[in-house]
Amino acid sequence: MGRSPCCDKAGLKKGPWTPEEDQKLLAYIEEHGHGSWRSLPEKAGLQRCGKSCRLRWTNYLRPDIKRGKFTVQEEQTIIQLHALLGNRWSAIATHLPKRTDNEIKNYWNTHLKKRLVKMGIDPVTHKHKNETLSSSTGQSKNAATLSHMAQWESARLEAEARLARESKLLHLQHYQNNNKSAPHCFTHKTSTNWTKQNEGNGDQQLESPTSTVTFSENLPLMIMPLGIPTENRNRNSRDNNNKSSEIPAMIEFAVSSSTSSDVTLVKEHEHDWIRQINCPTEGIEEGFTSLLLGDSIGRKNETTASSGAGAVVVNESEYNYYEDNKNYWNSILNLVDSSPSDSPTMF
DNA sequence: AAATTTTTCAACCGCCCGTGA
DNA sequence: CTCACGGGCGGTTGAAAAATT
Repeated sequence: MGRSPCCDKAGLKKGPWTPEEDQKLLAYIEEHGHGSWRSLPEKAGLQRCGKSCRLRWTNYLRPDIKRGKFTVQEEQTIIQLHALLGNRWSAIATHLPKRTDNEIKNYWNTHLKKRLVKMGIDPVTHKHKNETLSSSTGQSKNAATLSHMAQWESARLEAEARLARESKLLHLQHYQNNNKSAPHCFTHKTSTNWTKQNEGNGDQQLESPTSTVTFSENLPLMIMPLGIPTENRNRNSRDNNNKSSEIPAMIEFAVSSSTSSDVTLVKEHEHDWIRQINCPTEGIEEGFTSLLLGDSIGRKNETTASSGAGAVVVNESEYNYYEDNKNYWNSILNLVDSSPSDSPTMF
């Protein structure tokens, strides 16, 4: 079916916004809320399409936006979440509340991606170049284990993100019930995706990442990197967010996993490992920072990244794939464990 | 100081999904 | 069930700014 363009292009302005236009948009939304974006430009006296207005608002004019340089902490968060979620910028943005997905995407493309490449890490898979050399050894199984865990943590992470957004939605409904207009921060991006997630049997339905688990004869368990687009992966986060039909597949996998000796082994290992990373460990972040954020000194000397979850060897002459990867995912999962909201336990 | 190249990032584009008529 | 609409998302573009020659 053909789709009409979002706006009649004739006579509509494009390109950079002027301060006057910003002022008009701001004033209108402050007084009326954005309502229907399609009809907003006319009401607000703007020669723009609704989409353009929405973009300007969500990426620039919203009052709850933090601008300026990204902190090291934010950089870490982005890298770690990208390793888990891939290019799902909106999902990543839910963990950086004052940053927009567009800003994060730009920052990734212009700064972080290059930095990883420089360090010999594939920004898509978050794996070191050397990894492919060890693919036929037992190390790949360990890597798969870690990736498998990352997969599960990804599901948990998304559930957290959704809970956070649902919470915002509740705020919004609260305002609407009281015939108040909601603050601006509640009027964007939260309005459509979450409303029906908990319908039906009343169970909390968890967002699931598209399962990319595949089996091969040689490897009992192989996880395809989240960052790599495949036919099985949907195009964007919405696809993952909203297709609850994918969740049973995930659960099914979990159930069948428990009956498979190979995977049971994996899961036992996994629990041990998770217990290990749940212990308070100092220095993981520091280790991660030196590993990923360009601390060249950290790569020259053997560095103990953490006292508990395994030291990472970053000696250039003796690169240890397994330990390095373990620390990498350790750091990612550590981030998830320390995420601000009280998350539902998946295991 | 001027010209050229590179980087940054705001904005656009096209696609997709949910919703409701 | 079909279709149109509204809106969200990720990829891409291109003008402006910064860096380099």
